Amino acid sequence: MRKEIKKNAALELNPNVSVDCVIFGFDFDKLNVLVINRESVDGVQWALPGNLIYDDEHLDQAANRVLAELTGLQHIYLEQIGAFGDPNRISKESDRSWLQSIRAQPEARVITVAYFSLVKMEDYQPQASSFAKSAEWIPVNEIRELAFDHFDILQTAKSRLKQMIKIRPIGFNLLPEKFTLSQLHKLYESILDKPLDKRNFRRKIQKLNIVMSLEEKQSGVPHKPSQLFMFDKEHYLLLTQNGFDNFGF
Amino acid sequence: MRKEIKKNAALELNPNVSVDCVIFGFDFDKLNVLVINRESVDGVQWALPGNLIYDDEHLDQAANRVLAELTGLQHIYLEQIGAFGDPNRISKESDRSWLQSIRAQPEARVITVAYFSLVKMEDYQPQASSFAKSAEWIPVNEIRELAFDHFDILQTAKSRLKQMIKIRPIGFNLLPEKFTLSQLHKLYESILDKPLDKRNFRRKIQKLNIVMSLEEKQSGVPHKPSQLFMFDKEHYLLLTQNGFDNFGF
DNA sequence: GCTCTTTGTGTCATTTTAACACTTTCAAAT
DNA sequence: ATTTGAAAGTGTTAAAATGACACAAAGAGC
Repeated sequence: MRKEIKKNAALELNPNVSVDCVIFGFDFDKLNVLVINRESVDGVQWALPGNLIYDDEHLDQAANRVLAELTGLQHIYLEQIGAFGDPNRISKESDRSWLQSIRAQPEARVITVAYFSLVKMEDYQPQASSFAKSAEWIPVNEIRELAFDHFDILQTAKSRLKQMIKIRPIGFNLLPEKFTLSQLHKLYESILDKPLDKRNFRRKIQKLNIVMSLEEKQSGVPHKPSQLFMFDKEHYLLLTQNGFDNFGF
Repeated sequence: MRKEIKKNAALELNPNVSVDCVIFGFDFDKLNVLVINRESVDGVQWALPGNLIYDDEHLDQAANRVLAELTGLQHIYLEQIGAFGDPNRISKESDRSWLQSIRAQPEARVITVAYFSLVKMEDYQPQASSFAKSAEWIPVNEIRELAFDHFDILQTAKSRLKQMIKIRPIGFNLLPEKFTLSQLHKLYESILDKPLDKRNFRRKIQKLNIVMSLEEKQSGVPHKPSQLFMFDKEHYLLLTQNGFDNFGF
């Protein structure tokens, strides 16, 4: 017995493959993640933005499209985390009933490919559309459960983020262009989930030459105003040319 | 227009998702990778062992099954590399004609999930079966092309291996239980693709306490016989409990 | 001008790193 | 028995990185 062979695959959703996006944002205090809301009988349940891919679409494109369709976020560099392939990953009862309402083949077996990204929260105000009823930033540490296997995906994304930040300066994506060293410090502590000595942190960052200080200070703060810095991409690229890939945190 | 909804999915190959395995082996001189052979009109072409998954199968299980079916290798810990999702990844002409001969739906769009593993070559003599005409170890550096996008997958696997070996002691999987420090040294040089100072390497490994020296030496070698060592798993686990994850190579 | 809050800074002892060359041991060949 | 070839094994030193630690400076608000 064979499945029917399709023509015009380009126009169709592939019922077996989806993408999900874990978008991290930083509010100068803690890590947040972008989730969408589905309304269910049991009340609110959050999910990562995700949906089926089209048959003629690259996975990476699909992730960008789906993210934009559900939350309005565009032009974000998404990096793949990996595929999640438990055959029962979507068969919790609460998930199944929801799938009935949005999928042509709600019973199909679906593997998903997860992506993650880091963005400056201020630059991206999520706007829910399509089947997302709302799209919001939620503190990562407050999340206890998500639809499908999205909680697992989130944990994997967090640990990938931890690894990654030791290797590449991705943290700067979470900050505005101009930032203070204290903000950067707090960010690293949030991601690595451990305290870092202030003076040692600052020394290391400055020694690496990956930030440049601006001729500009914070203003309007009720305390000593902080020097502002920018990420120094050129110096960073120089570093990598010599094989540098260890920030040593 | 919808695809036909299937019953008895459990019994069927899913035409849209495959798995591919990158199995590395070390012959005390260089890295090798396990490939299978397909015969084509243009002569031999190598491919990674891989095939479609079943609908009721976990991706990880599928990878183990497919690897065993094609090469006989079993009981190997496979770690996921990621998904490869270019919609044209299998549409080179030479690949298409081959797919005609082994797939029920040779035109279907297929994404693949790649896995990798490291094994002791001596413990695994590949035995080709199913549609694999042969299964062989080939030096990684001699590979110029592979079927489909398998060459890309291999490159990704190599760089993942490089990262991983800085974080976890996976290299020991490539060596026999008893090994010499020179073998370990050569292995690290092969994977990292750069020379490492002999004395500094030995000092670092011994300081980490992750090898224990045996009361046994090499014999029959036409030079000074080497001390034999074993991986010291207990000490390694102790290390990791304190959050250690940086071998510093 | 006092208070509150956060910024910003230096030293020192310890550990880690990188660079570097010669002697030892065995098997095989003579 | 001696020589040869080939890999094993070993230590020092200078430079750099790390971790631990405490107090003065700057601005806003009252």
